[in-house]
Amino acid sequence: MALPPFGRRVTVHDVAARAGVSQPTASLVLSQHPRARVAAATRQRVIDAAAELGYKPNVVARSLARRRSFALGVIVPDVRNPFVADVVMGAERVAAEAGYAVLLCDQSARTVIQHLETLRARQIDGVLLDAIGAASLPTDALTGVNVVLIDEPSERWPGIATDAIAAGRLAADHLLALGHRELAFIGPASDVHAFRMRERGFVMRLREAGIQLTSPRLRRASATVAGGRDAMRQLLVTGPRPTALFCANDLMAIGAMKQCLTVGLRLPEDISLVGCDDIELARFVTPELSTVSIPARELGARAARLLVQLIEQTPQRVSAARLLPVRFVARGSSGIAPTTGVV
Amino acid sequence: MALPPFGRRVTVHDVAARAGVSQPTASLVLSQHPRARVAAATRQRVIDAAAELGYKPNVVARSLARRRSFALGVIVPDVRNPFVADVVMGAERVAAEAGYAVLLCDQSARTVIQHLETLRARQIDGVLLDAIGAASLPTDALTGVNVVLIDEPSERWPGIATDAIAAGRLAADHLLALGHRELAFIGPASDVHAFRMRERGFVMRLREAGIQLTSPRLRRASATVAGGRDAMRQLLVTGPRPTALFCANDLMAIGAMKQCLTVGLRLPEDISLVGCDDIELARFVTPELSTVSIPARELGARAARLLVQLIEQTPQRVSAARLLPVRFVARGSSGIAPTTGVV
DNA sequence: GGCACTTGCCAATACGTATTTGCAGTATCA
DNA sequence: TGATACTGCAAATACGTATTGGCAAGTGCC
Repeated sequence: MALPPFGRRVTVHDVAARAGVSQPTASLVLSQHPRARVAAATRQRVIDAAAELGYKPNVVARSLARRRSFALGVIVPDVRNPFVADVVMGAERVAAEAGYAVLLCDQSARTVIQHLETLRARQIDGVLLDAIGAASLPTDALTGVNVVLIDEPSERWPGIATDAIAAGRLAADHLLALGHRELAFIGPASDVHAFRMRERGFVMRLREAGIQLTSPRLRRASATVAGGRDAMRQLLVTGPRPTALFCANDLMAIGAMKQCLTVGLRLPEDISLVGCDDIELARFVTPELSTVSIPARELGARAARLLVQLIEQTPQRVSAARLLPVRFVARGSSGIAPTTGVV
Repeated sequence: MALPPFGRRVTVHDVAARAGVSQPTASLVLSQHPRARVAAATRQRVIDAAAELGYKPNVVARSLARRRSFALGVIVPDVRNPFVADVVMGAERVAAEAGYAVLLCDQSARTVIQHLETLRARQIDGVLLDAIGAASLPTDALTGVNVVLIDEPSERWPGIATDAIAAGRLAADHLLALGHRELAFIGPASDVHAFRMRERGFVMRLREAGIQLTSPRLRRASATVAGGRDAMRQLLVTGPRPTALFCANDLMAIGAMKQCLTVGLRLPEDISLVGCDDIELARFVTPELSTVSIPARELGARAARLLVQLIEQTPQRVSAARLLPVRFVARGSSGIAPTTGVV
């Protein structure tokens, strides 16, 4: 019973000594090389010794030797956005399942480039980039790194995205079907693909219906509740009020809703509102928010799974679908267009 | 110009070679030991060489040699809770500032014990444990680890907490001042200290006012919006309806509010509602949520700062305060008690 | 000019695991 | 029975950085 000194962690050397083999042999057994040529009896002795000593491999040493860290970086614009948090959560579950740790990188803490530098210094195995504008994609900083883009389709890097065009079209379909003709859109100023496409799908569908969205009815603000409120405030004081509004995400929609209620507009009688994402809270505001449901957790999970496949060179099996479908959820914030002026 | 082969990262050896010194000397200069005895000229040569080659230290190798990883684990119950996300964000900023990476560990992905195991295997320098019940504190798994508890005061481990008793008392003060006598509380079933103390402060203050909270008016559910809604539904069907309600966090309060509005109660005329946390959304529901403001980001930031101090053995300077103050924010969800039955 | 002392650097080693190579010993076959 | 192939293991080395100990050269002192 040659237990290692108290307080020191058990290493392969300890295991090897106890099993009466050399360190490399112990390492061979414990690193699970299935093709390793080790006699069954020896293998068992090593395994037993490891179990008795409670051996846990030192991941840092392993990382150095293998030149990989078994960790993924997840770079997000803002964890405080519930949609983003959901993506992160989906990714973390899959990562943990596959034996990877998750390094959280919020863009509020550092720039993307800075995050990538520190991740690289840590021998990160791969990076998940969520909702980063194509223009701010640091091409150089990404060379030689396994990357999966979330919601930012690209020729150059693999990714998982949601059908953002469809999201915009669905919102438009819904509002058109309710008879709305005076429409508006609120979205962030960023060049994040998903947001741009939601807008494009919306605008396209309206154009098909013969409706042109003029610039005062296309407003930009930060992708937060406060941003939505501010944009709505602007919208309400410039020109004739639209009867329906589509917001690029639910947070903005909730902000816009708040502003409407504050100035005494009734939803959906005076104005209809549609969001996008279907965060949990969409069902808990009053009126409940009509929105386009985006599978956030699934998005994160798929992206992580794809990244792990890239890292481990696993032949791609099932998850060929790189464009997740979205669906419309009608709730109380949208209704039939007011007939004012028509009657 | 002896540049290292393409594709290989620049190491200290390369820098040393270029500067014409030995590897240890280069290492001595680059690891920033200020007391290192190196001639100024030599030091400069090394620094220049490093700059010219674009040397970035390999954190993994450094971690192995120094037996620390320059990374912090942050274990949270659920990132999707906006309050938690805010704590995480505060912690990440400070960590990044101090040169530490953040390993995000959500309890939905693995148990606390499992997370601690993998963190330990990664030679983590310290762990932030957020809102973990004292009972589920894995004493053994924490030995030999730098730990800072968030919102869970303990004799045994350092921590940063918010004044949860005060939070409960402030909510009670407010509702009592408005004339309410029929009160209720909704909180999670967990034994998380902050939640228990919010309840205790509330109950204590009511008792001082001669009001006893009976068990049907003390309801438990999960600490989510859906939980708040369900608890409220129960509350409304059992016994006479209270005129005011305090919820252990804003999410539950928003859920409760939703349920009230759904069954046609008016806020604050029929029932007053007070939450706790002051998440951003509290100002965007209708009516706006009266709540106790808890400095979430500050909480995370302080905790991270304390943890870094523990790790680096920095003499504790400023941040002696381990109990952050809270303050009440009156908004539209609470109002004067209805006079029904008194008149 | 010899002594003690300091300065500036390098050689050697450590951190814990993985991988490559090579050497015995045994089995296989002619 | 000798050559050949194979099996099972250990010796040596690598990964990139940090640290310790020691040696030479330089400084100050009497």
